[in-house]
Formats: sequence, structure tokens, C-alpha cells
Amino acid sequence: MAGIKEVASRAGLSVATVSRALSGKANVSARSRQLAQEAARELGFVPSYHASSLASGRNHNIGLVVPSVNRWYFSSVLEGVSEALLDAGYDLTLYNVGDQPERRRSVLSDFLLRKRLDAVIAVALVLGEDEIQQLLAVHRPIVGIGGALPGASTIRIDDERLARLATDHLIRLGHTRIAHMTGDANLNRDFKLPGIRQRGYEAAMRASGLAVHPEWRVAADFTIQGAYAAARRMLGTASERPTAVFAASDEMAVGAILAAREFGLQVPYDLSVVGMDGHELGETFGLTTISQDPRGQGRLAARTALELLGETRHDSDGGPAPQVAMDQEYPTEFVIRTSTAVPPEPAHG
Amino acid sequence: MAGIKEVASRAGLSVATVSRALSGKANVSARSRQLAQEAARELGFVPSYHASSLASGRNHNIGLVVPSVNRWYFSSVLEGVSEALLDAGYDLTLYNVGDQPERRRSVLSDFLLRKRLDAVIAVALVLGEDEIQQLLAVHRPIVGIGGALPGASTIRIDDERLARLATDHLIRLGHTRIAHMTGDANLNRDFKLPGIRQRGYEAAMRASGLAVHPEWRVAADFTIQGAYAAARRMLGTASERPTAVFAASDEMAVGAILAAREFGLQVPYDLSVVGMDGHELGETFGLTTISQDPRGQGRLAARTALELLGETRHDSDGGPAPQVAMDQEYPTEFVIRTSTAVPPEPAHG
DNA sequence: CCCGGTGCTGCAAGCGCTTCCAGTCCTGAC
DNA sequence: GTCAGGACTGGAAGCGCTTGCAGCACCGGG
Repeated sequence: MAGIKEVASRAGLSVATVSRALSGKANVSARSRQLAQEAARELGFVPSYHASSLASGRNHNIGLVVPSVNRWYFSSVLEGVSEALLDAGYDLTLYNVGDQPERRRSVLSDFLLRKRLDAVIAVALVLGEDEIQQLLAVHRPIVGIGGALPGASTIRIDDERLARLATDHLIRLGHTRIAHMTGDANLNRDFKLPGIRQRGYEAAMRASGLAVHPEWRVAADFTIQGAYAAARRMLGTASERPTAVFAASDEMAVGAILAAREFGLQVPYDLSVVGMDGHELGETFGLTTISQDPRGQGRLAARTALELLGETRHDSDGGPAPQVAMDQEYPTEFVIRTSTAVPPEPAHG
Repeated sequence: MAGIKEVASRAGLSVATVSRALSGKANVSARSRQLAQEAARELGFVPSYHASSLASGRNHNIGLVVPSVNRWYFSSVLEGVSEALLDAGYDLTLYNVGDQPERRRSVLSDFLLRKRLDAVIAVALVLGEDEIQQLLAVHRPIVGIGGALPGASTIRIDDERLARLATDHLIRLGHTRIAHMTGDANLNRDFKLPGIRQRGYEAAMRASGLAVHPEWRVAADFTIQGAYAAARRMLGTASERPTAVFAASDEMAVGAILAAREFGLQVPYDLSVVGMDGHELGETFGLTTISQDPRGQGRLAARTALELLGETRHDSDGGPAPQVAMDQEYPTEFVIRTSTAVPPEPAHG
């Protein structure tokens, strides 16, 4: 494993010049640069990460904290972040903290703070004041996606408004008996999203003077299979069957559609279903949904972090210092497909 | 940001003793250790990763190279690896190389070799001889999952045999017109798995003297939606409709089931479907499949890597040096559910 | 009483880079 | 011809830890 010293002696240059040449710094003659590059290539030299980080104070490494990696939304965000970071020559250190709060705690204190991360991107992570302070204290950029991180840059969508919009779509079609599939509060108390979307649903119902039947509020775990099981239970037992379902995620919407089919209900003629998120499966099921491109959000988060690190200043030298919005609302799109229609004629009066 | 020097002076000890005390080394008196720990806690000291890595040569960081992060199999492996690594106090650096070979190349040379990774876990990655040599040259453990990495430890299932088994299951039920959903070779030439499973299917068919109708070989992209579209096309155009489908993944099997329903075909009475992998969705669809627990494979891969790093020797000091199998076949399970049955009676002779 | 161990401890030498600073050479203006 | 200034260059001082080594106190055996 060749070090920079071998490269220097092979190139007939000093270590200092080789370092400057290879890292693209100024004040190196074209000849020296070329000599250094050639020698480096011949020896297969790659600078030691730790040594250069230690010396320069920069890590070229960004941490991503996610509660899960198995769900479409999170893996899409991850994909976007990974893409943008790889392009920028940054490493991505992944912390899949899952549901366990104690794991999250140890990740925060033992890992994140070890000065080895230049920035942290946190997805759907709700942190306590003290935790945020802890993070901000190390003076590294923090970017949040889909979760409130007071004090940090965030990329978010207006979940409550969008949930309201989705519900309104059903109401405007003429539905009055609208069920809502939400998260299971017992599963993960830190996962605030279901509650927010539910508020949007309830606000829309209330605004139109519609009753929110407790039987129509069905909790599942945000997966297709969980929602399928929950929807079956609801459709099988509800004293009055809803004519529409607003699911807090597309996976759950798909689960609801599958359950409906099981009951011989035709979507959308017997049951309208609207989802939320923009899952790839939505098209196959003709799902009406609000699409939010998590991959793009991941990319944006990574770019925001890089910008906060001053990584983009090189491009526009002379211009003003980059202004990074503290709170960016990511665009969404209401995609109307074939899973929503006017409610069926009342069967028996 | 307190350094070890501050801790040392606060504890009234030398830097050396503090270092030994905090990293759990022997030859430190209980008193010194406690003093060091107290001082460290009071100052909120966390050792600099880069400095300690540089000095010790150990990184506590393992790289994971995956072709995708969005598909169930890969995200499950990722989850397992992440879990085991987090428990061991190791960092996980993720390289989502995607389909692009040039990205893979740059990842390998620019990142992996930068001495910052203690080991590499590669999932479904087919490497050239030179690439493997390149990796082995840096003298770091490499663990492969689901892909042949000659020279490296691998964790794998016998895809060809299992595909044959799945096909045989259909044959034994009496099916003779068996379609196969495989990968699209044009999409990713490096993804060898579909070809291997297809060989198993063909071997089973041949062994039973059954014809492999070209119309029944349908290529898709290993997603539900892709398989759905492909299966629809096949079911709509095949001159002679198959009575069973063996899909090279559970996602594709689900896609096939959805397509079948679209054609009014009842699974399993009109069409038997068997998948492969053990996707969580399988239960919801009553899918007969061969289950392979990728999460467990990820955990095992991580543990294997740690073992190769000698990370487990502490537990069993005095015992023999850990022997790591170079090639571990991971157990699988044939799960028979309700998507397979005897073929339908021939409709018109 | 002397001596080899044993158990801790601290000094100091790195780990492999980056970067400050001083120095050299060369240019062009005066 | 002189000199200021710019363009490069190399020496050397770190970055913040780990660890080899030497030193010291203290033990028990001879």
C-alpha cells in the first residue's frame, strides 16, 4: 500500500507538492501536477481517508438516520441521498435506528458526535429539544426530511393540508361515509406522521359537516399486508360500510383495494380509495394519490447538506454566500387515476 | 470539543492511561479507569474517529455494496447487516452502486480502497477477476451474499437447485404447461441471478420431458408492477395458456397473480403460481414460495466479517482461532400456501 | 538483603496526510 | 541593473489519538 511519500519520491517532488497536486489545489505547476498524477496512478495510490480527514478536518462523510430501510418511502429517500452523495464524492454512513429509542440514543451520542460526520440527514425523526441541542452543539449541518427538527434545515411536505386535500377529493365526489387508514400509535410513538395526516382527514370531514365514524378509523402498520388485514376486518365488521377510504399511505391503499376485492367490492364503483405518497405500485392499481417523490427529497436533502458545508461555493466564486432555506416545502402532485369515483347509489334506501 | 488531553488533565492522569482506560485495555488500575471515565463523561468526550483509526489502523467501519436499496431482498439484507453492525459498535458505509458499472468501478477504486473500511460485504455483485484481486490485495475481509466471489467468503443459497425444486413442485402436481418469469437480461447484464434460476427451471422441465415453450418465458424487472404488465401481455397473447407459473421472485409472483385475476383466472384453480424469496407479501397472497430470510443472511454476513476481523476472539479467549467457513449455504424453507394446486381439467379436450 | 517478576504509568514516537511559512526562482517595471 | 511581486516549492509542524518502551513501585523467593 503506497503512501504519499512513495508517490513523492517517485515523482521527484516533495510530499507537500504531491498533496497539493492531487487534491487539485492551486499553486502547482502543470508539470508537477502531471508528474504527481502519473506517479500516483502507477503506484495505485489512494490517499488515506483518516489521515486526510484528521489533517484537514473534513470528513467527506454524511450520516443518514432512518427509522427503517424496508419501507418504500425510506428506501427511496435513501436512494436519493446515496445518489447525490456518491456524485459529490461523499460517503454515506447509514444509521438504521429502527423503532428502538435506546438504539437511537446510542447512535446519536456514540456515533454521530465522533466528529467523523460532516453533516447529518435525519428522516422522519422526532427529536427532543436536548437531542437537537446536542447535535447543533457539534456545529454540523443537520437536515431533516419529513419530520420537525426545530433549528435544523428541513425538507417537508404539508402533510396535514395534503391529507385534507385528498379527503376533500372524496367529499367533492359525493362521498359522505369515508374511512381512514392510519398508523398504529402503539407501534411507534415517535412516528408522528399518521397523526398529522389523520388531523387533515378529520379537518376535511369536519369542515364539510361529515361524521367521523370511529369504526371507520382503522389502524395498520403502513404495509400492504398489515393494511389488507386491517381493511378486511373493517369491511367485515362495520355496521355501516364506508363508500370511500383515504389511506395515509399508498401501501395501505393497495392493501385496502386487495381487501375490497376479497369482499367482491369493485374499486372504484363500490369503494373509492385514495392513497398518499406516490408509490410505484400506484399505477398498477390505478390508485388516485398525492405523489411526493421521496427520492427527489433525498437528493435535495443531500444537496442542502453539501451546500451548508460550502461544498458548492467553488462553482460560483465571487457570488454571494449561498443562502440555504431553513424550511423547504417540496412540491407534490395530485394524481387522479381510476380508484376514485362517485359513490354507489344507496342500495337499500 | 474536548480532546483526550483535557480529559487526562482533568483526571490527573496521562493521555496514555486515559486512552487505555477508555478503550477497555488491560493494565489499568480500577481507580485510574474510573477517574478517566468520570472525566470523560463530565467533559462529554468522545474520541475522534479519524485520529484513533489512523493511530490504530482499525476503522470500525464496514462497507456494504448493493445494486439497489429499493427492492425487498436488498433492503432486507441491508437491515440485517445494519442491525448486526450497530450492535457490534461498527459503522456501516453504504454504497448503492445501482446498475451503472462505471459507478461500481469508481466506488471500488476511489472509496473501498481508501483504507477506511475494515471489510466489505457485497450483495449480488459479480466482480471480474481483476476487481476481486484488487480487493483482496488490500487484505481486507470480503464477504459476498448471493453472488459468486471466488476467493471471498460467501453466503448463498443454491438458486439453481431451489428453482428446480419449485418447478418440480408444479410438475408433481400434474402441470405440464409451466411458464417462467425471469429477469430482463437487457436491464442489467451483471445481475446473474435470473439466469441461474432459469437454468433450474429448465433443468426440471427437461428432466421431466416437458417442453419449454418460448412464449412462456416472460422477462420482467423483478418488481410487482413490471411482472404484472409482463404477465398480462403473456396471458393475453400466448397461443396456449400455461396452467402454472414459476416466478423467479415473489414480487413477480404477486404481479402474476394480479394479472391472472385481471383475466378472470382464479389462483390456484385456473393458474398455479409459485414464487421464490419469502417476501412479506407472500402470506397475504397465499403464495407458495421458497423462503430465504435475507435479513438473516445480512446478519450472518456481518458476523462473518466481524469474525474475520477477529472481533469475536475476546469472548472465547483461549479457544482455537475462529474458523470461518469460506462458503456457507444458508438454509431455506419451502412454504406451501394456497397459490398452487393441481391443474384445471382441460377445457375443450 | 538482593533480585527477577508483576502491575501500572507516562514519555514520546508515530499513524499518513494537509497546510503554514519561509525560501527560491523568475518575471517585468522602473 | 535593481527590486517588488508573483508563481512554485519543500521543510516541518501539526491533526488527536494509540502503543512500544522504559521506568517505577512493590511483591515474594532465595
